[in-house]
Amino acid sequence: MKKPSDRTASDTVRRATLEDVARLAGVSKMTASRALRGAADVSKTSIEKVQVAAAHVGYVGNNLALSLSAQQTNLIGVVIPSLTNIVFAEVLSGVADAVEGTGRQSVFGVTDYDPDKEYQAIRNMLSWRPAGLIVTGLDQPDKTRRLLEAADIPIVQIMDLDGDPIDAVVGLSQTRAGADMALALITAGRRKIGYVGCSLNRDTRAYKRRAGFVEALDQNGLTLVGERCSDAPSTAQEGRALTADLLGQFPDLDCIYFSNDDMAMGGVFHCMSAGIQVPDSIMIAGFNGLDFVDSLPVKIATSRTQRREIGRRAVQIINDGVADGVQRSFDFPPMIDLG
Amino acid sequence: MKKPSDRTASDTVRRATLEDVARLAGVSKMTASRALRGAADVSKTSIEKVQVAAAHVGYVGNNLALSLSAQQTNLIGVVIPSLTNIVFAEVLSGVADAVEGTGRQSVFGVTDYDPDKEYQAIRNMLSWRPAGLIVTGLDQPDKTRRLLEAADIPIVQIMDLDGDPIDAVVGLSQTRAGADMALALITAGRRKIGYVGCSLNRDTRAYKRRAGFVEALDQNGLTLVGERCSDAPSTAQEGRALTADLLGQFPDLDCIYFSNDDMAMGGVFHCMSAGIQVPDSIMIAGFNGLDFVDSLPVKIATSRTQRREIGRRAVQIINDGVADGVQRSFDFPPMIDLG
DNA sequence: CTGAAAGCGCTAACAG
DNA sequence: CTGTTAGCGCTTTCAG
Repeated sequence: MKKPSDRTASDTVRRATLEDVARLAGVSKMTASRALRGAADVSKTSIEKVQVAAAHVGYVGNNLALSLSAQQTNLIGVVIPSLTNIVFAEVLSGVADAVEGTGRQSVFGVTDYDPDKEYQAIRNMLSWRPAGLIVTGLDQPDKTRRLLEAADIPIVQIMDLDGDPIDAVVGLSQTRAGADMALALITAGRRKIGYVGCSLNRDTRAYKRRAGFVEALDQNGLTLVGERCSDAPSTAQEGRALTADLLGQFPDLDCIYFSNDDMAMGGVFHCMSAGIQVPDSIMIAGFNGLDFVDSLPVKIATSRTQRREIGRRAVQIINDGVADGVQRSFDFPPMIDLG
Repeated sequence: MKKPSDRTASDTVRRATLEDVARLAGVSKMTASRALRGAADVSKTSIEKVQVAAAHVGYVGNNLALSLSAQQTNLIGVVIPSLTNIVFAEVLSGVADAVEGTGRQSVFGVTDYDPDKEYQAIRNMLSWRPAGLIVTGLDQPDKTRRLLEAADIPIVQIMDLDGDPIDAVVGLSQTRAGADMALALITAGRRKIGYVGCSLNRDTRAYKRRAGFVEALDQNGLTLVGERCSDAPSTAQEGRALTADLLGQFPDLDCIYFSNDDMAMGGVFHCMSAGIQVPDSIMIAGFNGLDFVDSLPVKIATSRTQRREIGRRAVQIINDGVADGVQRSFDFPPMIDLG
């Protein structure tokens, strides 16, 4: 174990501070600080000396001290329910895009669709004093909502539009998305329609899509012939199993609406294995418009959502600040593609 | 604009500090601090008063001040090349698992397989003084490597084992994984083997798998009959297109090794559309063992990697600290499944 | 059981 | 152009 007195310039026991750099360069902390930040009014010689010194000790600034001093951080917090759902990964990707080059940095928290974890995640984020927060959905419990309202930073709720926003919103009406798909399928001549979904009790957006879908059916004198739901995370596996089960009971369905594309993929695989023609004997409809949809050997319907764009716009809103009169609500309606 | 003097307890112009809470509770900052942290030796009355005050103003501690003061953070940095590749999302998922309940928090950075962005991401992370860093791969450029070596915190390199580690490593030999798959396919009787991959110039792990694969073929007197590679990100779409192209030139291939399962999925879809029997006339082999592989209507080969487990173990290593003599290298070899 | 003082590393504001 | 002072919000001493 090295003692402090053993330290040398290239030592790594303790990260070099600005003071170390300054001393080595033979200037004051302030001059070093200014030189490193490229401020005007610093002599060429000082800049040079400081840069050499900084490089020599491998100086990396301390953002904790910087942010504490500046009373603000460059952090943008993003709270999403899941990472294994590629949709949210793509939202993050859009966030990363938009953040690039702005000097801001994004920080993520995952909730697993658990309101308690969501509360904790948001609290954690807030304790780092981010410049803004992006959270998924509009249905936070009161406790969480109060926390967000008291935060005094821009809050952007994404992926949903049905509800009462805290501050800004970027997303789509999930209810309408479900309804629109129902209408499209009815228009395409389908009448014996089933539903397959996962974790509707936790995923309020999937729940809203189903609700919108069912209501639109109702308005057209139809009802769901049958449905299968489970609490498992949505995967192709689960979609396949539930589809097999549903079709076992209702073999004459001519259409199934799935809670998303992953589930729908499983449905497609079941049909292919069982020799059921898609879409001739049965139409498969998913949600999101994920990449693989276009390369499937059969055509399925889907609602193409603008996930990256939503992430990008959310960041923009935060970067633009809270100027009055600026639009705080953005609709990115999905485009329906029947395949 | 409110002036400071307008502030009330429930005001949100400026987040409440410990001092605000203390004043409201009629105790000193220290007593408030101790009460909030559940320290021993605080009177019941004080605890109560402080908690009420904290709740009243919606107090959220300031982690910047806390960490600066404590000279350490609860942060674990994770630097990955991509989020839209579900594999890394699953690694993060494992990280999140392992972090849960430890009081630590994970922070992610994404590099897009770009060494410059990787350097920046790591520097950014380091400026927050994390307790440890998890980075992907063993092939960082010298500059980045020096940065990591000087950081004086546990560094865990994940997903690869072929190379010279900086500190700790958790992963698998990509070269060996490729070789093992080659041997398995040869053993299964395949001889006319092709390859389809994406972004091998950036994804060094995919590159290593291909290299190991080719070398194993060579040792068995075989060579790749043909291959198709592109610089695009790996998707089912891309896999499908490249497969179509490759089979156009070499229709008599009896096997294709893909850079990963996503690409392989595209290959499967092409074969199904083109009426090519899988695996009878052609075997399809991917990598990772993603969920959907098991629900595909045809059987494909894959190497099942232990992604979550790798993420978990990486966190463990950091949490366990740098005790001497502790194992710093962990092999999680994938299991080959021929379908 | 409680409080006052000092300091974490940095920068804004003010002097030279 | 350069340096000094003060302070960001918290905790760790050290005294009561």
